[in-house]
Amino acid sequence: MERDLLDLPVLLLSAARALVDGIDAGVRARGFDDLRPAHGFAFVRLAGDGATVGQLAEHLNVTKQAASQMIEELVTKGYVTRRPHPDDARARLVVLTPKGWACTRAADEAATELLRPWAAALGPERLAALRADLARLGTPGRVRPIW
Amino acid sequence: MERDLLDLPVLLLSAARALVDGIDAGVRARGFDDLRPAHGFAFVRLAGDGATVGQLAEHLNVTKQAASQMIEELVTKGYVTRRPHPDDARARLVVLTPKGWACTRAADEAATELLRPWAAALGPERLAALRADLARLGTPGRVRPIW
DNA sequence: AAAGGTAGTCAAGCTGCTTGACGAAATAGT
DNA sequence: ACTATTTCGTCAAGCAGCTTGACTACCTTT
Repeated sequence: MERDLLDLPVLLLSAARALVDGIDAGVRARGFDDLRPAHGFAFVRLAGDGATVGQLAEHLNVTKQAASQMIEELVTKGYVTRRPHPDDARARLVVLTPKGWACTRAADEAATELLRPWAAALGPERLAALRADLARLGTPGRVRPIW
Repeated sequence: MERDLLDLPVLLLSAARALVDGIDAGVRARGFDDLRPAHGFAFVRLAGDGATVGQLAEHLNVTKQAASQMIEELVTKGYVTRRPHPDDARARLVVLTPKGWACTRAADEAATELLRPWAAALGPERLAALRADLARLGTPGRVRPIW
């Protein structure tokens, strides 16, 4: 059991990759073919009540400039809008447009479609155990690119 | 159970990220501080009997030029060597140097150190179940960056 | 009112990847 | 055996996504 621990990284990373690739493919298949997986991580943060550039930068673990640049791209493509921040005239609140929300729903559908058969094969108990075990290893919340 | 499927990507990616970051930190702590996680994925392929540039490129899902470039960097830093290929005078077999093997062992140690308490907390049965469940989702073998 | 800190953008540069083109060697066709 | 085609690896140039540095506008503290 000690030596075999080394196959776990491979299994985990393969599973993560399958997920990212599958969701990306599903999103593209639904017509949103001008986005990359990295954009999905931004959407996760924006999908609540929106976020400022700085908040998004922290979430993605990049500089404000990089985040600002990605937002500019998403604005151009029609997925998000910059609105004045209610409490701070310096800041700008970045929120999803209807198109942005549609894309988010598409990603959710793709993910569900991908995971449903898998979850069904596992069954509720193992699924619950898996959730607990994974949560013990990572620290959910900040979902962003790995390297 | 249907709606909750959407937290699984977050859990999986968080766990994967924790692993990659942890191993990277462990490798650096052991003195190999001039490598990035991406290099680790190359090492995985080279650690067998070595590989050609083309094989590594396919493993990493990049062009031959990009793989060749990374190899050049690893050669300069002393982790790998280019040897003539036994069966094909065009090809060159890239293999790990003693330093490369030492780094590989360091990565294994870091991974084991990271996973041991986690595995102990889970216990053998849940660990086995986790392995099986993860293997069902991804397709192990080609471990490479996700996006 | 003045001083310092913070939000966001503009500009320039770097790194890791890409596409394109090439010589050397293996393989296939005749 | 000889030519034609494919494959291995590299050189060269270009591009995309990030970085650091500098700056303005605005908030906060005293």
